[in-house]
Amino acid sequence: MTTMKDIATATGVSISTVSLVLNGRDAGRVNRLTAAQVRDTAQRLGYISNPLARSLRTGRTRILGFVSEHIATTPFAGGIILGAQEAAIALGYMLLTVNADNQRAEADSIAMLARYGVDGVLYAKMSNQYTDVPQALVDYPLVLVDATDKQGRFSSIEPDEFTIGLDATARLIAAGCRRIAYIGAPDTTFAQHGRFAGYRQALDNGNIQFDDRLVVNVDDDETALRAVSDLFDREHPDGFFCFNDARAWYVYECAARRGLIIGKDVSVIGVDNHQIFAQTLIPRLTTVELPHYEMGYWATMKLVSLIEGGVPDTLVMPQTTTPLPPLDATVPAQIHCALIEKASVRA
Amino acid sequence: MTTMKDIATATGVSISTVSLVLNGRDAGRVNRLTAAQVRDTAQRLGYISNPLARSLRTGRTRILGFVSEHIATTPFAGGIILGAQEAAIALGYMLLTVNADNQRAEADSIAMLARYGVDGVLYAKMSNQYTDVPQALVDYPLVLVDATDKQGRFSSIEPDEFTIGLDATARLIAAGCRRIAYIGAPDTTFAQHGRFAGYRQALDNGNIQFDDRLVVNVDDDETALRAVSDLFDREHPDGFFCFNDARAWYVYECAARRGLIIGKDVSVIGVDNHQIFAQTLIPRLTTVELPHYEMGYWATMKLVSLIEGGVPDTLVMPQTTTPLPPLDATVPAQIHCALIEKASVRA
DNA sequence: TTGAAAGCGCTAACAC
DNA sequence: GTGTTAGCGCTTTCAA
Repeated sequence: MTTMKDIATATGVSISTVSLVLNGRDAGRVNRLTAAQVRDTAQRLGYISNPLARSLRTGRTRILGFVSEHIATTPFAGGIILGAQEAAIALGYMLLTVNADNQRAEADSIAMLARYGVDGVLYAKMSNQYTDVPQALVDYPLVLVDATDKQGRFSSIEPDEFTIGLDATARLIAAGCRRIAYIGAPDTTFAQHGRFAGYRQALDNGNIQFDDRLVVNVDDDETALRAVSDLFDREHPDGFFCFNDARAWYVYECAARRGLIIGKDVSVIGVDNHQIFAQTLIPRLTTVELPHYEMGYWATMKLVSLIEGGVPDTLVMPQTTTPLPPLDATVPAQIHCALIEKASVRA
Repeated sequence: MTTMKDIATATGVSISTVSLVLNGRDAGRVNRLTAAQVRDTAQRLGYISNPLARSLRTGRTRILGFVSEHIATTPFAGGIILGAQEAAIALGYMLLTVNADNQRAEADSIAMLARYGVDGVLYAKMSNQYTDVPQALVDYPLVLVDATDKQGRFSSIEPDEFTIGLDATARLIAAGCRRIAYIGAPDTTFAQHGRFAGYRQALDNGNIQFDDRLVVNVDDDETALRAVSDLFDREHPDGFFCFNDARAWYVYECAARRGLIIGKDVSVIGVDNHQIFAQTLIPRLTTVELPHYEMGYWATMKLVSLIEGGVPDTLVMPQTTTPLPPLDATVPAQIHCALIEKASVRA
């Protein structure tokens, strides 16, 4: 393993000079030629810096903790991690992903982060909800991902639930639907409020009278299928906005049993919470993909800017979503979902 | 932050003594009383060891790299990570999960692992397949997860594909099925061979004549639905073994369109590769859950034993799978899938 | 049974 | 412009 010492002796300069050069702090302090030579031998010797040694000295580790329940058991957390990881790497940080499935795991994980001296923490939930940040984390720079701080102390990056409902419903209207059902979740579900409000707003915008007989808010269990089935036969909707993929599934099944083709006889838009539809290649459902990758990316940039006081503007979030295809009830598509940032009260 | 120095001064001993005690290397070298005092102050001062400093000194980091494509974009990788993480923590290691979605990401990730000086590497694939281990990794202690080393140089932990096919088919037979279809994948798919062989063996065992008209090996695209549909109408199978969840979906859809109830009119067992069925609460499919958690756990123990030369026997893999419920065509269930370990040739 | 001292690779204050 | 020096927190000889 090549160290700065090796480079120093090989080049015939001191270690400090090497350190200065290799950290890019040589502007006007080190001779241009010397600097070039140092960089040259570093290259030649295949030097890679030792972040442990640096951290020991500086007290900063350039490691970010990623704390998440269901980190691993649910698929969609993955997109967040991926985005966070890529942003972290782009900014010269590492991501230490730890599990917080339960109280004990969370405590263990947080202890681990403390041992490794992370510079900041991303705290992610498996779906947007009011969240209590563990006491052991409140002293770290911290950003919530897909969650809202109950006490408003920390910033968070979340999907724009209202816009999700608005866009999806508007799209159904634009596709010619007039009797649009809302298959929602219980009121205790955080995202339900925003999405439902968006749904109603879109109806208003489209001059369609809201009809509460077209709304069912179902739990994710056996009763759901019956409720959706009843709605089907009672109201004969021509379009469905589904709170998530599990609910879209019920619509899918009901339609199949009635010989109806989705995307032809009825239009269905579901929020693809678990990315199930994206993975099974069901070709007929229109889905709203939650911008997990972008959430992770943005949250990480936010966190690093908290830590360092600003990140370079040159770092823009890569576009991973495709532009909207033309509107047509028979054409499935993915809808890009917007993000919002809630600033922390104390920020 | 409390350091060993703090403890030393507070107790009135030297740092070396503190180090000895706190690392449990004080048997017969340090006075029992002194040792107790040291432990006491450590406790009182809330000492947590600094792994960075230790690593700098020892040259070993107790960090394991977890390299995976689709680390984040597919759900089922999650189970592996979770298992690996818990095993790692139990053994006093950290897991550094990095992404290898593409060549560039993989190269970057591996460079990252090198910088952080990982003690070993887990190399995981998104589904069992012949795999080339990147040249940059061959010098690390390394274990493959859900993958087979093309050159037989490394050990691997994989699902027992043959047993999956055998058990699932045997179960269908035990449930009374006689015309059992095999909805498989193209021959290029690694797991296809073992599962198909298991299917045939189970038929043999049950004295059922193999009939190749009951077999379709489909790609995961639009043609698949038609192929399954044809099979349905042509052969009228009473049972289905599906290579994975995507294929089970096609059967599910075909059945729905024919008014057939799964678990009543036809029996379907699918390998729940993407854990889709586990998550959508479809109540009627029997699934074979791939033991992702166990794979991750076992692979990590294997890796650590490679690094350290043996792990304590006391560390057993936690049981996460439920025992088999009684056989009955109308009762959905999960089947526990066995693991196998392929020893490396050079081991 | 204990302590002094060297050093892992690096940074940063300060001298020259 | 460049080098000297003192550590970051820890482990590990070696001497006492």
